[in-house]
Amino acid sequence: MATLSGSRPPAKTPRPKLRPDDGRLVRGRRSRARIREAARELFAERGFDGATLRAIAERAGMGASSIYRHVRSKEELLVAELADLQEEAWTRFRTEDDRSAPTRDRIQRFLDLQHEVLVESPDLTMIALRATTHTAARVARRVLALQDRTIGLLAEILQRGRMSGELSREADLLAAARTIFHLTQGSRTAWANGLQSPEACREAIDGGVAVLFSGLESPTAGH
Amino acid sequence: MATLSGSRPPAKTPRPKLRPDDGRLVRGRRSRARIREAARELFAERGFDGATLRAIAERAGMGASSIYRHVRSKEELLVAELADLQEEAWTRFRTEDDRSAPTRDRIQRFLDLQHEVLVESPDLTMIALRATTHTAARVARRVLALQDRTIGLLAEILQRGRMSGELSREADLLAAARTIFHLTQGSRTAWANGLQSPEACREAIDGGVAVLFSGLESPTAGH
DNA sequence: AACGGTTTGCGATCTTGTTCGCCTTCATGG
DNA sequence: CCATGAAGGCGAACAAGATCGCAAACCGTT
Repeated sequence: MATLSGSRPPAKTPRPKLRPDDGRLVRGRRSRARIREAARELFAERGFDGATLRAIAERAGMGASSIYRHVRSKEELLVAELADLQEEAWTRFRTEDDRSAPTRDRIQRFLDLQHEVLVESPDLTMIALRATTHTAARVARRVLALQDRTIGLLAEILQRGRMSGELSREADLLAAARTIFHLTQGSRTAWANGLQSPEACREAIDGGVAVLFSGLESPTAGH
Repeated sequence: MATLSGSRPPAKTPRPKLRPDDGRLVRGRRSRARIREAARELFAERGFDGATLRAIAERAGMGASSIYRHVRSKEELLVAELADLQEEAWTRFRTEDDRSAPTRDRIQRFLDLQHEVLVESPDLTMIALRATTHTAARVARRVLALQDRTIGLLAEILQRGRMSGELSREADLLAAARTIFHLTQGSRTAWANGLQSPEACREAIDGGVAVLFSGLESPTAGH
């Protein structure tokens, strides 16, 4: 269920025996929850850039600087959000996925779910993308990890298609998965900038996937 | 040669006859040039985020606020930079392009040039990408326009490939061009975050393009 | 030469994410 | 039962992009 900040494995380096949660940290956990709730609400109401940290803090019932006891940056709040949504989309896909269906359909379904989830808040996609442009930041790595996970799932689907003989044996499936993912990401950018309706965005993605499946080269041209 | 801010066509709407450049604006033009030079230098020295507006202003010999007489945001300075580089890459391509060469090679060459130009400053790609996440900003539109231009050029190349019979007649070439472009953009993000060498990035792009050309579907499977 | 309008420049100020130093709370251990 | 030390909180302050109102420079016109 992906905890907020870095998870805390019991041992890693000669850590001097981290004190177990003795109940004193309950207050802190509650604060974190309040912060996340306030952030989610305000992001929805005013968008990421419109949601001031001071406003979030106020709604969470604390001073602005206190937030930084629980979160290392404003973006981290949103990335936590995104991670949750992704998780939701993935589990939904896994539960209703028919592994024997045609690969094309499975990919389609995966992208549909992804789209459905992300289309509700342009901010999420956009700010996550923005986060990857702060090359020094921790959040950038986190977002890229999420992307890799998505790409991995796509590759998995394609892999099965190869095994069933639907897909060519020579094709580089990882490259294909990456291509599909980046295509979705890029198409959504145009949509989030108000240049496209969500449907047009979806169609752009589908178009790209279609070409990728059937290939550009003329079947007659003998390579 | 793409002027800095919005170009000034002599007439567009019932503009009350904009006074012609009477030489009074020379000072301004010189200032603009100084700003752009200072910005270019400082971006190269310290990167986009490291280059303070106040520092740029100082090097350009003026106060920080004065910059905003010539530029509407810091990002605009960088986008101007990017536009110039793109223009350079494109003209270089056009001059040395052999329109009768195999489509695959022409695409390859185009991407090579693009890569060569962009690989020198990770900042350019990154900040341009970041700009597209500020959905209200003018620069976002500008960057998206540049992207469209690139996609258009790719589509043009593909178009010729179809006419010569190399490429399938049914394939959606615009979708393909978009896919290629977004693939490059996405791959470069990983590189700019230090997760990949420039070569690995280039290979990732090539891999994606290869799959796109040959297609995923097994040739035996009869659609 | 005086006027009017426009471009350019400047310092003060605002905004907002983030850091800093200090204080309070509180379970633990001597 | 008090010292310890970590977790949480706070207001002040900082950094940097951006805005504002006012002043100077400048040009064509009267």
